[in-house]
Amino acid sequence: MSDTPVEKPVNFIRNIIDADLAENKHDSIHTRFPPEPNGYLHIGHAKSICLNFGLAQDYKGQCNLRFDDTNPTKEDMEYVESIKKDVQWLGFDWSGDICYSSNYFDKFYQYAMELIDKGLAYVCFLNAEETREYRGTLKEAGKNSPYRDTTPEENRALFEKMKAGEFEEGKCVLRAKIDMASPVMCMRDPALYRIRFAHHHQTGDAWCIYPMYDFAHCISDAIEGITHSLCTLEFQDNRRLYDWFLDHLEDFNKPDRPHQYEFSRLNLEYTMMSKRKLHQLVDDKLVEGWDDPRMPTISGMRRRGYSPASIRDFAERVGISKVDSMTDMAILEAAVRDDLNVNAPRTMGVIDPIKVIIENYPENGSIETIDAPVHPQNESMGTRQIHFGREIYIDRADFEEVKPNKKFQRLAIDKEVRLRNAYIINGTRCDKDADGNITTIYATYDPDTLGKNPEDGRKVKGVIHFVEASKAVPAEFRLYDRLFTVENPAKEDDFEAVLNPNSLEIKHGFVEPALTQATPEQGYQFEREGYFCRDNKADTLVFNKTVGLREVWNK
RNA sequence: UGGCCUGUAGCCAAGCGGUAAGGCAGCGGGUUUUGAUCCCGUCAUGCGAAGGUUCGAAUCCUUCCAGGCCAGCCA
Repeated sequence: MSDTPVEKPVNFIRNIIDADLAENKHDSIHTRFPPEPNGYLHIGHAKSICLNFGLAQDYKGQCNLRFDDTNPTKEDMEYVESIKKDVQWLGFDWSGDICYSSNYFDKFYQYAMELIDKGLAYVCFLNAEETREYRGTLKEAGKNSPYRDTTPEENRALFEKMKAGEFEEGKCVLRAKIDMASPVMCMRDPALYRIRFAHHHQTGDAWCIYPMYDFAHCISDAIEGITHSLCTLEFQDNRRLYDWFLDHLEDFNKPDRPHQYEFSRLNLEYTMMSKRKLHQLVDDKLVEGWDDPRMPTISGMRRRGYSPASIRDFAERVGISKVDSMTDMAILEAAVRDDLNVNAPRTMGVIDPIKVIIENYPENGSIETIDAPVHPQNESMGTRQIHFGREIYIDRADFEEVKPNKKFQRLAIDKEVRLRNAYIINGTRCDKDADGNITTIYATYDPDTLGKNPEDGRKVKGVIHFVEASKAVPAEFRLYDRLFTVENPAKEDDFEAVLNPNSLEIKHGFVEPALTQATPEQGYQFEREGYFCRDNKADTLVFNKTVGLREVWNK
């Protein structure tokens, strides 16, 4: 091992941090991951988690986990628990205690008062529709609210009444007084506070006014001493407001205050990252739940068999930039395969079984035990015991009655094949049912080919996997395909119409006996089939297919 | 002539005036008891387009084209 740290790929945010540190703008960096607890985290959040926590690690700084909980009508404790679990599972730890924007509700209120006193905020009684009309359009300036010139004294009293619950929901809002003609829409006197008589998962019924994102976020960052506030591209306009609030609040208008930088969110082919739409899939029961292995959620990917390391590696491979991009699924799959290829124990599972009777094997019911490597490229992983006998199962796809072409490397009548970790067999004949489906295959084996090639020098090209019949353990296999049939389902008017009807295929087959001990999240390679892990919910033996092996030969 | 942002290979992405990194995918070959892995080789006379500045431009300037985001009392 060398002690030079692994070089992380450069990106524009690292360049900014390097420059800030070089100028002594900050002594060290402090980032934050600020999810709203209104749904489960997905692979797009994982990108942000890896960025924020990863930066803190690499620069020996800090990273907070902060729940951005300013809208009690959409949030729930179920989500805060799942988010904590997912962040830890990904391998990250937050600095200090978990933060909540709601921790700062008192302070937000005081800062709102400061703006009111400075004549920079006012209570507006325009209703939602009127507010929209007054806002103008992208090309036309808005017009001032009739409540815009209320005195600070009156606004102070009005805002106190709002807090005291003396106005009904929707009656009024607190607004910043900025510029109704600004070309940046969010600067046209944005709302700071709205009235919501809603129970909050952290503050209970203490408040009936709740701050808006733009007001709360920058102040939360400033309070926590965040240096680099990283968010996605759609917040680029909001940066104007972010800076405006910090400019006008005495506590924060200082050189070392936080700055917001935006990077592009992750888009992955054949799936989507919209929390609202993922919510809909769950609510409409089109998937099993947030942790359905077909979902791009962290909990779904965990159940599917993705390791934390593979997700971190994926985040590193796609990088950070400001380009609105669509990432190829192959990059994700390559990341898991690279991890599992090194770390997954090898085993054999027959997904679509068909029985093979070895005609020249003793009929006395004896079976033999063979030591097979757990990993052919890594002896230190040891060996496991497999079995061989007169009756075995192979996969239906590994037999053709008549060898179809020269390239065919599997079993056929009068064609030899190597049984992985065991003997060479030769197909002799097969039984069929009335419909012509093959029911049993008969073969002979060469007893002198265990662990070695035939002495007579003949070459046997193909290798197929098998499980000895009497020791085989029944198992269910769940094979997954992309959730959607189109590259960018989020663009569809009705994304549910474009769901892949074949995204889940269930098969019943057999595995090696040792797999009854398999635990969820331990990835296995079923040789020649792909990577699987035991399902973390099923009571019986169920294996979820994480990803297949690369297959270049039939493309 | 509303504002902001972005265009480098099929996909992701470095590059910041000195002559196009890397990964994924692809292609060709070698090893192999997984059609896997591994190994070797190959893959942009070109950086959205056109002009210009310069000894020299993906990098600077001008114009144009394409795409994304913004009109929640959501985040």
